[in-house]
Amino acid sequence: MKSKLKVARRAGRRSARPLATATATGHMSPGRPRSDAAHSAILEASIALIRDVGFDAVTMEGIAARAGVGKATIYRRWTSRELLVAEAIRHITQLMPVPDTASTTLDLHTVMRGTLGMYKDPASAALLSGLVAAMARSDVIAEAVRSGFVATRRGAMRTVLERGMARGDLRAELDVDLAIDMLSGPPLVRLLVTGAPIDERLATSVVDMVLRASVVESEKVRR
Amino acid sequence: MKSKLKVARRAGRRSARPLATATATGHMSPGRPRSDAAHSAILEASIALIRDVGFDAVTMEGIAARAGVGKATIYRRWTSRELLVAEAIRHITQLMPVPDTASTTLDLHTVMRGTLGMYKDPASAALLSGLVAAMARSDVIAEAVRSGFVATRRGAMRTVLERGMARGDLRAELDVDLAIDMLSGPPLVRLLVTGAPIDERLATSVVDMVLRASVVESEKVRR
DNA sequence: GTATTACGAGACACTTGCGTTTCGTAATTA
DNA sequence: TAATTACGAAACGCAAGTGTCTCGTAATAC
Repeated sequence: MKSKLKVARRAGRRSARPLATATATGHMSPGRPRSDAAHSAILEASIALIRDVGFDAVTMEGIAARAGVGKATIYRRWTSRELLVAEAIRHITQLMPVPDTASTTLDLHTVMRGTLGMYKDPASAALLSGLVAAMARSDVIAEAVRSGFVATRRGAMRTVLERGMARGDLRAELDVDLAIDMLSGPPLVRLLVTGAPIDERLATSVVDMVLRASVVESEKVRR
Repeated sequence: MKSKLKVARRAGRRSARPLATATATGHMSPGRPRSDAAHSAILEASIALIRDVGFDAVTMEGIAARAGVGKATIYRRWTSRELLVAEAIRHITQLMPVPDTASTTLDLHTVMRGTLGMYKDPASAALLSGLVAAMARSDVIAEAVRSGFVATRRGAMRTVLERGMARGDLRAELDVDLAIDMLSGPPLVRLLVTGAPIDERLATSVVDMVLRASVVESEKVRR
């Protein structure tokens, strides 16, 4: 893993497009430009360490070693571990596709299965609980996780639920935020508290419960 | 706080009933018996520190200082921070009253309000998130929290739900564990992830949602 | 009283991570 | 080519916590 990153960094460096030395006026400062390969390696090493040893055991020395860079290279870019980790989190946040079929039920199942897929993967699950721990310790990190990771996933659920309401599948008075909490709560409880299995069956039954509580009364007979 | 513990310890010591020196045969070992006041002070200091600085920042030196004892007194009793904290958690776990009115709805509201009362108190909330972080780091601690804290609260919910099912208020096929997850999930999501308010309204609407999904169909009209 | 164990306090050597600095080297501008 | 900046590696002094040990004192059994 460490060597893989190193290879990527070295390969990237040859075609590295300097960013940090570009000034506002467009011309370049003299001197060797900062390596964006090193930049990425540091961010990725941070994430890998949160996953492997937990946020509190992540040290600047550990990140440097894992990324294959000197500590000075890190301190040149970030003044604190907090800011570094916050950027690392933004770095891995990716967009989530929002399913759009004719069926609210199917859409919900799809978005739920996608989220639970992450919970089921041990590496991702470890990262998740590491992030939760980090959020409790730092407002900056909490904000980064909320505006990235969390917003993406909750946004997908929100879209599906609101579409269902517009369609008339779900009650007009449904509290969407609460519904999202009820969809995402049980997996979180199992991941962090009870250790109960997080599987396909959970996805199905959680969606089932939420739908049961959310459909308009007249639709209830279709169940 | 520190001084308060100290007073309690000193007062307790005068009438201390030695425990640790009592052997299996009933007679006492010679020498000064271990102070159970110091024992309690150490356990309580551990909990206070988890609450105040988070599990990972809890040190043996910090515990000793806060409890007003020497480090040797701690190491004489526990071989690791993990075991100490696990016992501290068992030490604070208390029984939870299970409401028993004629109404399943009211019982659920009561048990839910009791749980959320803890989430609302900043000190308790900090302790909760500290415990969650500790669980992720140590299996021994996870087991202690699950068999104490968690079992107590989930047990109360289970009793209420199963009584509701026996009464015919709730569907016979209701997945009780899932229902408990859905009751306890949203507060946990808000505490650890979104930071959204945890208030009376949440207790009401969560119970409302779960009941909506759990009542037998014929009862639905009574809503 | 004597022997024995625990007590709080703190010294101890050891380890780990901090953030800085100093190497020799590499990459870029002018 | 000369000037400048970044690079990885490693050493630096510093701070904090580890677990052990040694004080002088306190509390118990015999």
